[in-house]
This record gives sequence, structure tokens and C-alpha cells, in this order.
Amino acid sequence: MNALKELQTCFQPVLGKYTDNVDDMLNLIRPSKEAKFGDFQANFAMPLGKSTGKPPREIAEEIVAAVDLSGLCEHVEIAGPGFINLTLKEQWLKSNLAHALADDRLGVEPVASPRNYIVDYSSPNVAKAMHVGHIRSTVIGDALTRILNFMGHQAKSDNHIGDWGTQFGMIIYGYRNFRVEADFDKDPIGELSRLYRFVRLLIDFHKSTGKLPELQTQLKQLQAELADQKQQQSIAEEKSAIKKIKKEISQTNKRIAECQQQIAKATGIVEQVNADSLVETADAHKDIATAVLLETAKLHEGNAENRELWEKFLPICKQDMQTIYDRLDVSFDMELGESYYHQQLGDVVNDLEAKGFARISDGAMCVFLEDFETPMIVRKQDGAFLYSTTDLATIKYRMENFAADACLYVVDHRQHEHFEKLFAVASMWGYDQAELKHVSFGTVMGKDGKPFQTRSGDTVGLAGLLDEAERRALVIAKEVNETLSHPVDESQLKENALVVGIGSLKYADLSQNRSSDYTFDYDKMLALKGNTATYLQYGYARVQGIWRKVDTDIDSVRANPVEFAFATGIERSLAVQLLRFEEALSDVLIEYKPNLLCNYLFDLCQIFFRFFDQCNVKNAETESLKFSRLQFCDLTARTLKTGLGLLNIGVLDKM
RNA sequence: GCCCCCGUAGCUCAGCUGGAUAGAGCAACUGACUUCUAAUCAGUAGGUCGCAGGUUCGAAUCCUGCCGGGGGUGCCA
Repeated sequence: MNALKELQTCFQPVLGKYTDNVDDMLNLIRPSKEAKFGDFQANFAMPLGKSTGKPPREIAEEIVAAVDLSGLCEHVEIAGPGFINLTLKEQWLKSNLAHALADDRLGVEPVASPRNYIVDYSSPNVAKAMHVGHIRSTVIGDALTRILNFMGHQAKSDNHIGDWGTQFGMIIYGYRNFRVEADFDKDPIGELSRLYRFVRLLIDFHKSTGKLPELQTQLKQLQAELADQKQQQSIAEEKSAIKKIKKEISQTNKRIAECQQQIAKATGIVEQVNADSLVETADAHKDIATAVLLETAKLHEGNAENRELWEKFLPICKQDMQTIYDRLDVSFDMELGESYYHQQLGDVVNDLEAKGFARISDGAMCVFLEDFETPMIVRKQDGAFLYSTTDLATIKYRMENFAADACLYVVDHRQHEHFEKLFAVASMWGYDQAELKHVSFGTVMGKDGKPFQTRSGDTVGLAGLLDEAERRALVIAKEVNETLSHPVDESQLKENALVVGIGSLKYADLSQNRSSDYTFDYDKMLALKGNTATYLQYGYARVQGIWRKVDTDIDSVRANPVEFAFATGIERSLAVQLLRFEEALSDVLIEYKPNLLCNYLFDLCQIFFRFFDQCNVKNAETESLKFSRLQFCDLTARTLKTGLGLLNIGVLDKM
């Protein structure tokens, strides 16, 4: 049991006298922010003071007198308005360290009531190259699944791939009209993605040529509007009127900028087509956009030829996707994409209608919801289904086949409203017993402050990003290697660079609070100094270095445990931090925030490096102190390895 | 129009179910490799936590308004 839980258990019976809300009060026991306030602080005397009308300090004294903390705390102090500062007993620390040392799970207990989780993450559209925007979901979902399982839950990962959408209409059309047979035979993936981009370009070309004149006039209108507003501004006198016109001007400016951007984009596409001398081809395929939709519709209706092509393309696309997953070392328990649910969609809609939840509106089948302005559409006017329909079918499937207690959707926060509606409909539909949670994360933004777009051509592909991460890590690894007395050999160096590079890329994502947006920045993502995976990996490697230098092997240390010794303050700090691992993991699962584990590991490693600096292991003053320190090293390394493993980041013996 | 999110050090961000003097990393500056790997450590400097009110013993954290940025908003996912 971790210290926090033990403290809560001790205080629980005492608090009953003061409040009905014991659990809330127990949550006010927190780790202390500063060492001088002890290891933990209990902050419940102040609110209890308010509710009972007694001075908080008096209550704190009563509680401290009544609570039995013998065996757990050596030092209990009341401070300030009524904080209770708690310092753990050395003996408690030592015996818990000994327990963790001997335990494969480092003393972390599985949860008392395990749940069945489905973690839905990554979910790329096949046939489109994965780009940086896809990494967040993949990495966060993977980490959460691992942490849930480690904590004793049953978590299954599901990659809900987009394998049934318009992109197949595009490559089917492209394959029929533009394929180069030899290229397809030689490099099917390359040819398919070329076809995808090519069809995309032609569609965008027609759209752009059609839209450009419209955009030009729109721009002129906006500019006229702006001139008009400026005129008004010059004659406005009243304060409120000035303010209003100012706001209007800034909005018009924004719209002008947007309009100009669209024009630039459209012009760029047109120019590209001209440059590649594709105008004739484009003209020969004037109706390509409709034709693509038609191919998609034919596929959905079960047209044999399109179905055959789809079956031919899908494995190719999935294999391409798999190369990225292999590099990230991510795998899924299930990969049930949109196509898997295709045949169930009609029944879903019929059932919703039969139960009176859905009705036709403007030709579309809609579920209207109290708290939302717009309905959730489950079938379009043209009879096609939408992703909301698939999502509903998926929920039904998961409940019926997995008895899921919780489904986590690790998806971009822009889909917030979609999920709110989805969960509302699901609950209305009868699936209200499970926790449905949108584990949303911020958008990866481009340098222009706009979200990364899939189409804008020069976005950073995921494969290239992984290459670059490994390349940078290799450069540094080579530098460091030259300073080592026993350098690692060339081939090992490359493998190390892979572990370090991919690790730092993942950590960059995981260490940030998932809900914040972040601006894509090569240097930040691929940083190998400071609060990075590399720092933690280096901490681990340093421990391994000690084992190589010391004349004792790890097995004999483990076989003959000695009592932990706190010869310095830093050793005690390390002890406390090591014993907080379980606490950190439980914290992650409250709001599904892997960054809390990153914080923990970073803190641990920081304390370890301080220990490493101040406490010599090999030449410790006494033999027993040396063994105690070796045990600290062992525990630290195992905690780092386990923690990083839960983030799916590897460690190295030497770097 | 309506709804959601964000605004913390020069930069990137933690901290947000209210708790003691607001923290890291990067960048800058000063020190530390004859010592278990300097991908490290020790230190200096850097902040009216967007602004204004309110609630409270106590507010970066909760409430209201405003300013600024982003997103979503009936047939894309």
C-alpha cells in the first residue's frame, strides 16, 4: 500500500466525527510541495473549521491527538492556519523499500476493482500517408492501455481505422484511369499513394478554378467593406460606437486574410497543375469529383469490381501503415475499422427510428437532443451513413461483445461536440451503464498557428519525422561515444539511436498535458536534452554503468538484501520518491493523463542524479552503505525501466 | 449568432476537484570531467499567472464581465 492510501486509512475513522464528507476531506491529504513541510500535508482542518465553526488549529490539534499514526509517521506538526504536516517514519520507508525491492511490480498493487476497458486510438485513414498529427493519439492511447493493464485492469486497444471512405473511391478511380502497371507491380504502396495524391490534385484543381473568381469578388467586397468601416471609424464619436467599429474592422481584416489565404492556396494548386502540364488531363476528367463519389457509392453498394479492388488495395494500405506502427512498436488487440461495421449501420438507424429516438428532418435521419442546437445525423439525404452511425454501431458491438465498463476515445479535441452528442445518443439508446470518455488532446499546430492540414502537401510525414529523430540521436550518440573509454560498436550505436530518437519523440508528446494544443517544432519534438526521454534513459544507463564498475553483481545484491540506509538527506528523498510510483500511476488514471507519469519519472531521475552526484556507490564509506546504495540504484533503474516501458519507451545499458 | 478550449519567465510548457514564498526545460550567464559515462550536476538571472471585479481565512486555480488567440457549429472524419 502506498503512503497516501495508508494515511487516508488512518485518518478516515477520525474524520467521521466532523463531517459526512469524509472522502472529500481525505482527498485533501496531498504530497507536500516543500521538503520543510514534511512528506505529506493534510489540509482538511480549514474547511472543517468553517463547517463546524471551531478554529481550524483547534480541530487540527484534536485530530492529531485522536489519530493513530504510529508506525507510519515520526513527525506530525500543525502549522499556519491549520495545516497538518506529516513526515514519514524512516522505518516505514525502509521496510516499504525492502518490499518494493523484492517485488516484481515494485510494490505497486493492482487495483481493487478492475474494469474492462476499450481504448480507441490512432484511427488513421488508410491510403493516406500518416503525418505528425497522427502521432498524439497513437502514443497517448498506447501509453494509457499499457498503464491500465499494469494497474490490473483489462484494457483492449482498438484501432478504428478509416478503411471505407472516399479515399477508396479516389484510388479506385485513379487506378482505373492513371495507373502505371509496372510501378504498381514494383511498389504497390508507392503507386497507390501517388494515385491518391494525383486524384486529389485534380479534384482540388477543378474546385479551385471554379472557386477562384468567386473568391476574387469576395475579396473585393471585403476590401470595400473595410474601406467603408474605416470611413465610419473616422466619423464615429461615441465611445461605444468607436469600439464597435474597431471590432468590426479587425474581423473584416481577419476575413480578408482568410480569403487571401484561400486564394493563395487555390492559385498554388492551379499553378502546380500548369507546371506539371496536366491541364489537358484535368480537362479530360472534368467530373472527377462526382465520379469519385460514384465509385465510393458503388463500393458501398456491393459492386463486385469495386469490392474486388478494395480487397486488393486494403492489405497494401494496411501494410504501409504497419511499417509506421512497427517503428513505434505499437500494436493493437483489435483493428476493427469502419468497413467492419458497414453492414450493421442500417439496423442501427432502423432501431433508433423504431424506438422513437430518430426521425426524418430535411430528408436526413436525425436524432434530436435537448442540449444541442443541431441534431446528430445518422443517415444522409442520399441514404449514406456517417461516422456517427459507425460510432454508434461500434458502441453497441463493444458493449455486447466485450461487456466494456469503459471506452476511451483518444481523439483530437475538435471532435468534442461530436462525442458529447454520441454519448448522449448512446445513453438514450440504452448504453448508459459504461463510462464513455473522450480523452481529448490538443491539436498539433503548424508554425502559422493553424492546425496541421492533411492536404497542404508539404506537411511533415510521420515516416520522415521518425527518420529525422533517429538521425539526430545518432549524431549525438556518435559524439558521446568518442568520449567513452569502452565505446559501443557501430551497429549497436544505430540501435541505440533508434531507442533514443523514437523515445524522445514519444516523450515530447506524452510529457505535455494532453489537452493543450501544441505548435509543431522539430527542435522541441526531437530535443535530446533537458526534460526528455533521453534524460531518463541516461539515468538508467548510468546505473548500469555502476554495475559494470562495482565488484558485486546484481544477482548477489538481490539475493542478500541489506537494510536501506539514509546516510544523506538525498537518500531519504530518493526513498520517498521511489515509493510514490503507485501514487503517480493512480493519478494518471484519474483523468487519463500520461504526463503525470512523465513528471514523476523526471522528478525521480532528477533526485537520482543528485544522489549519483553526492553519494558515491563504489567507494562508499562502509560495505553496508555500498550495498544500500546499490539497492537504491537497482530500485531506481527498475522504476525508470518500468515507467518508461509503460510509456512504451525503451532503455539502454550504455549510451 | 450559439457552444467549447486557451492566455503563466525571452521561448516551449507544468501547476487548475482553492492551500503556505508560482515551478521545470530550452536560451543567457558563473562554476564542476586525473573521480561510478559532463546526453550530467551545482548556481545566477528572469513573473503585476491577459485585464477588471467578486466569492473565501486563503485564488494561477472557482464565479461574472471585458480584451486577445484557436476550434466547433445539419448531411466530411
